[in-house]
Amino acid sequence: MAQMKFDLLLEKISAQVKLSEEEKAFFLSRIQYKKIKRKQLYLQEGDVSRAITFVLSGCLKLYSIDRNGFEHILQFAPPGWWVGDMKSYINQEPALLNIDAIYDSELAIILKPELDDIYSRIPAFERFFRILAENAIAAYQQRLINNLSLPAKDRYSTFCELYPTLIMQLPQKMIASYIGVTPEFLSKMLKQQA
Amino acid sequence: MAQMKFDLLLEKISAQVKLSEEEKAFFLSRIQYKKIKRKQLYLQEGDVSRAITFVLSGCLKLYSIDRNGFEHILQFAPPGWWVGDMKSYINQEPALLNIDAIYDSELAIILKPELDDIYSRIPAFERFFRILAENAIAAYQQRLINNLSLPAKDRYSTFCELYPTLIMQLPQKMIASYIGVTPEFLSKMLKQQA
DNA sequence: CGCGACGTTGATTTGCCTCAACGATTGTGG
DNA sequence: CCACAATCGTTGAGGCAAATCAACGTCGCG
Repeated sequence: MAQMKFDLLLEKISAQVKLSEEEKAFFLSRIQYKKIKRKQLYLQEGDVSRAITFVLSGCLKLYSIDRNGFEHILQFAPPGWWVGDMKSYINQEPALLNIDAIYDSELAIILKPELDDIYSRIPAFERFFRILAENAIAAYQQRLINNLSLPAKDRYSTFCELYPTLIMQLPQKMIASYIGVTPEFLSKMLKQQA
Repeated sequence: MAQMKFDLLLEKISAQVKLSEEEKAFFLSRIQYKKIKRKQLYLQEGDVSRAITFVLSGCLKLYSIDRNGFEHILQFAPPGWWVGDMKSYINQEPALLNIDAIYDSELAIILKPELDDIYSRIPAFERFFRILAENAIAAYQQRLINNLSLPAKDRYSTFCELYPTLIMQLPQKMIASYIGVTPEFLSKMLKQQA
């Protein structure tokens, strides 16, 4: 098959489970493609998250807004990553989280009914998403430990080691939001560090 | 079949997926039973987590120890809950987390090779653990949001609403460790609250 | 060109921690 | 069954990490 927009997605899946050509074709027939622009809101707090999303290009962020209007970033989603408000997706209830695009992005979208159908037809997908979910748990466990036990300076270092590419591309204020400090404080921290 | 020690486990699984009697029997033949005493260490940092664990009775805690020797509790596991250091389990690498028993406890244990075997024989288990993992992600997302956006007082209230039973049973210092404050500070907080 | 987003810097405040001391309770070995 | 140690919660004095508020320079973009 010719090079096409979903290649990255198929590659990620094939890295974990084997799919026949028919299975791939069936899967592709059930997913959607979408472009969104920088700063465009993709999931809004209060709406129901009807799909799970894979980032083909660009970058999204998953975040909550607290009662004072401040953003707290839960996850960045560069190409090759999945995003979603899990609670909203699983229970099909209003989301507490928001998703928007940091840069112009291309997405692969799988609606919940479609994915549930895919699960029953192709067991390999059940396995793939189990593995994906387990890895996500491992990442969240680690992140939580860092937040509970490390001071801001060390949380920043950890972020740099874990996502060296993102450091270069993201505005500082977003990194501050991710590691859980104010932009002002991060700025002061970096200054005296050097 | 007569009432037996794994009933709670089968009940939890059956709530999500349907299993035939043979499948149940096969599953039971692959799991282990273990009792551990209060304060007994079950998984030690540095060891490889070879199994996933279900709590039948009692209560475990999953925690890390920081460089100053302080505990940070990631999760409590009362009866009906699963625990594990996911990263260590998935990659079969040394654990960064510890698990021990808060009370005398009974456990159902599934070794990784056994579970991998179960997955290939009974697809329903693949589904069950996918669902379980997805729910865990939802919980971790919520927890992280709380830690990033709420002050200690509100994190405590949230904990009370989420785990009313645990509040009664657990020493205050463990709740402090879970919500991410010192025992002294929690004590003062509760005093002036009333 | 002018506006809005971003990073910076300084002064001040505060939420939470540290250290230390003290009762109350629990549990344990003699 | 008592004595002693260990664990836990409490309280107070003092300190620090990080937040808040405000002002300013710079840049990229419409």
